[in-house]
Amino acid sequence: MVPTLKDVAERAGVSRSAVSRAFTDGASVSAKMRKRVEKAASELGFSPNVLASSLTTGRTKLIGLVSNNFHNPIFLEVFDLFTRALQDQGLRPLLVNLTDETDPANSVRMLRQYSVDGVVVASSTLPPAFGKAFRDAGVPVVHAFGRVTSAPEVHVVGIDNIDAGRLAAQSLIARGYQRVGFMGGPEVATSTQDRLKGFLQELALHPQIRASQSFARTYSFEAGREEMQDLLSRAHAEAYFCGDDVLSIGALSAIQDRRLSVPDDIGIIGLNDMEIAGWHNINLTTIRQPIKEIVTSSIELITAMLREPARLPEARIFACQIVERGTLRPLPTTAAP
Amino acid sequence: MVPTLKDVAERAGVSRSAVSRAFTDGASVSAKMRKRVEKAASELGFSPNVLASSLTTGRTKLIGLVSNNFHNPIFLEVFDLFTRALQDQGLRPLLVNLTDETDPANSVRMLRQYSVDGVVVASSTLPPAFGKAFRDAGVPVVHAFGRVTSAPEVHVVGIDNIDAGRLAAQSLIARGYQRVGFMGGPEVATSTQDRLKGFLQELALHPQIRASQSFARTYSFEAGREEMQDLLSRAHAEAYFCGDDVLSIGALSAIQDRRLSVPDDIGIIGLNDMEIAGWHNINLTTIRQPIKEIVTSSIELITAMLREPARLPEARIFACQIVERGTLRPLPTTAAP
DNA sequence: AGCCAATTTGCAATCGGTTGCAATAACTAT
DNA sequence: ATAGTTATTGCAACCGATTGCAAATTGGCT
Repeated sequence: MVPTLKDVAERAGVSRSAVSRAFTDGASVSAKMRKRVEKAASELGFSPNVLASSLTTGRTKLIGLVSNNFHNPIFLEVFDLFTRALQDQGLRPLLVNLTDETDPANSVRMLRQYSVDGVVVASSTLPPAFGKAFRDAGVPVVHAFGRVTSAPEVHVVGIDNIDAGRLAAQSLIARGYQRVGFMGGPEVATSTQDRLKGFLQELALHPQIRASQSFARTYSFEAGREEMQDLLSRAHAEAYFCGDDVLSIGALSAIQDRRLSVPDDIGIIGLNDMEIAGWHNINLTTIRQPIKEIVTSSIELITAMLREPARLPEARIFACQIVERGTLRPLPTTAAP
Repeated sequence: MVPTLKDVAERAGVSRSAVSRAFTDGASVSAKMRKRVEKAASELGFSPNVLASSLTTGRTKLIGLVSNNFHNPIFLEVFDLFTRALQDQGLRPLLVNLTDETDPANSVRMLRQYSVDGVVVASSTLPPAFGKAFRDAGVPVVHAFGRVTSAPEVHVVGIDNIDAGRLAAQSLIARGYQRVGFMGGPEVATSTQDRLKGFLQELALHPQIRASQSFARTYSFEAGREEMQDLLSRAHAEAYFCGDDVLSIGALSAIQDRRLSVPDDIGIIGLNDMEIAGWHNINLTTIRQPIKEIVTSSIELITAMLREPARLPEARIFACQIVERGTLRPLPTTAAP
């Protein structure tokens, strides 16, 4: 049905090797030959089968895009960016949904069956064991949105969560909140721990400020809402740093239900800056995670690994930035003289 | 590096065919042989290379998942469902992002290079030319969320948009709104046209009700917001059927800005029922598109096509259902006797 | 034990390409 | 012209699997 290299060779009256070479750039072919082959090829509508060639070249141009975050809207943006960036490099993403997968071995087998050239793990919650398993299987890996440490076992690109926690605390303090709270995601997640750590570190410099902490079940609207309902039924803080934007919006909904006003009665700052956070009826003040840069950088690393497989793991850390919107009261204006 | 069939054969002291057969079920192998091969294979950590076998079998188990909707949160849910459903069938999604792609030929070439077994187009806005191009290239296609017609050119599964428009109009009328509006997505989209058609059909049965119509630039929050701002600055209707949930939420934000109350001053009904629509601080009344069923059905069709490539194109239409929340006033209770 | 049929196994060709090597063609310089 | 290079081309083996066919094994039955 579909034309093969052999068909082209016959039609052009040349050897199969010639055709193959005409399609690989940098190969030894005369201009005349290339023209001739291209003519035959286009008449037949031929384009070489990447998978067949992968057998000899060892390159499939397939990149496993593995994630388990299919409920956080920011990941739609992430997938959009990743797929486009990969396509621009002539690579194709093989999407792997690891929701409820616990055994890295399964995923490794799966990806090896398709002999992907590399894997990018795009997840903030997938255990590092997955990344390591891929690496041990000899597959280049980069973990985007992973936990950055000073001695990474695989390439990691993301933000410094400790720093983000610190930034959140600073923002709250600068706006004059006296009792602040940390409402994190699941307590077991290292990202949660790191953010808490930074948050508390900063607060330690301001002993007059009271801090509290709590954790939502999951990174979801409902969990954020319930956690905030719980907090509101007890003595609550004046402002909260929430685990992420989704959690924040859940918290906001609980606050609105109580007829409390934001940011006057309670302030909220989120993390991620997903598109929805900017919607006017949400208008969430949040810490922006530079996803575009993280994606670009991840792709850079993965392509670098393709060229140079022995490259040592590296951590790339991006700074976060606070995005002022309406859920935190404004910075006090410095008094005029 | 990675063990091949040959390695296993040598270690087990059998022929390569024997190993191959041990891994394909239904093949002629004795239990003893299979045991022996499996032992060697597991010692070596071998698993067969799907891509290599695809050369002879003609099956890659790769399904192109093509879409251009990377900004509508409902598609994250769609991708989640599709990837899981495909995985359950032993198939792998090759994600193709067709944002800003206009030439079907490119996509066809791309997918042929990877010799995908089939393609599922998951998009409500991709022109039918793409689906047809894949079909003409001999690749099984199903267009999920496509336009269903009585004489489909490729398999289509989705909702009946005319029906949805009718349902929206009925809901509005049943709730006693006298002046209703259709605030559609881009006017050129056939889905928009169909929904409008159904909407007007129903209204034609109620001549006492006044209807107006307008269209947003795109299916986006901002477009919905701007369109509604525009409408509000003129004489506006009492209730609107918006093109989709995102547009609806944009419209809601414009309404809130004007300090008008929903649903007392203005009612809104959306379409899709994405997760966010149910968030308490959005609480959007909407028409639910049964995405789970659409996905399941699409997968069913694509696997059916793999078994029986000549199968005639079929349209599968799912009924929509209205999800009562807070942006439309309640149905009048029938008066007690 | 002997014969025939049914299973099981291995050989070798094949899928659609790539690539090292040797043969040929095209230049270059004398 | 001619020898010496250099650039092109084709042959044939190979990548990692599958599969038709024939050979070998097994088993059943007399």
